[in-house]
Amino acid sequence: MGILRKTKNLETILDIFRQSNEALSANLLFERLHERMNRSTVYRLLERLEDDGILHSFASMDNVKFYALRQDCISSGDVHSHPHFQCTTCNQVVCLEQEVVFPTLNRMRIEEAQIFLKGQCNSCLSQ
Amino acid sequence: MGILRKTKNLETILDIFRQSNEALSANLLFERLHERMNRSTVYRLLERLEDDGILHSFASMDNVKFYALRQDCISSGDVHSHPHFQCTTCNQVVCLEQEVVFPTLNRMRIEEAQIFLKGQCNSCLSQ
DNA sequence: CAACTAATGCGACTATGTTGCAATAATAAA
DNA sequence: TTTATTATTGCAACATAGTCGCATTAGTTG
Ligand SMILES: [Mn+2]
Ligand SMILES: [Mn+2]
Ligand SMILES: [Zn+2]
Ligand SMILES: [Zn+2]
Repeated sequence: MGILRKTKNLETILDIFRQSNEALSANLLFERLHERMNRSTVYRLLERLEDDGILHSFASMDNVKFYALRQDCISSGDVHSHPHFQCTTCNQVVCLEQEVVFPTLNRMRIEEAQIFLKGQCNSCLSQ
Repeated sequence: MGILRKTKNLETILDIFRQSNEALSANLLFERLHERMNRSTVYRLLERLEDDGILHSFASMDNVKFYALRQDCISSGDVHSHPHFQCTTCNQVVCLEQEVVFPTLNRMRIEEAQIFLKGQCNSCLSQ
């Protein structure tokens, strides 16, 4: 379906994503909202925002779904995908700019690609 | 810790991995065992086999942990990683041969990388 | 065989995410 | 503005993936 009504909850969640450019899981969002929004509502809003192409999602290495604002990247022909990065020190998850293009492989048709990187972010490295 | 005793359960699970070269989740394994092994035991054996470097693991796009036999690939210096692929038709998950090397990026230290691809496998394409 | 203790089964528990349903609140129509 | 319509919400119950404590079982060692 998608978003049909501009509710207070919707704006609250969008504001959180707009205020920092990190990726967030439903639980991280729930914490930032100081638990003032129902857990189901958080999950449902994330789903609707993704359906509408406002957010995109990916799985972290510990099997948690993260969401981030979708940058307008148009995929045409080959499968495009940008990597996601999680800092092992501060735990922040971010989208990386650099697009990766996957060529048509051997004997299989690639339709979707996900690259997840872990390591130390810039600010944690310089501490 | 790791494996200290060669039990029947251990051999059963290893046999399943050796008999086909696909990657399996704890639940898929549990099903193949016709539920004749305790669920906790399956999880614990997978963990121990990974600790011992016999299996390696990765997250699928739907947040499920998969395990597969570790091919002897020695990572030195840069971060090495091979992609994993899931067929959207038959759902099989496999390790892909082709290694991907991640160079030291911009302003962050990459320590671990995971590439997950989805699409149609060879045998499903030719049906 | 006996002693030691890793491994197992069981049940309870946690974490993440989903769903049905009645109440609420955006939005459209009057 | 008021009313009608229905998307959205909160709540509780559920689903699925995975973890943990503890008593029992079974490899391993001597
Ligand atoms: Mn992203
Ligand atoms: Mn692999
Ligand atoms: Zn950091
Ligand atoms: Zn297939």
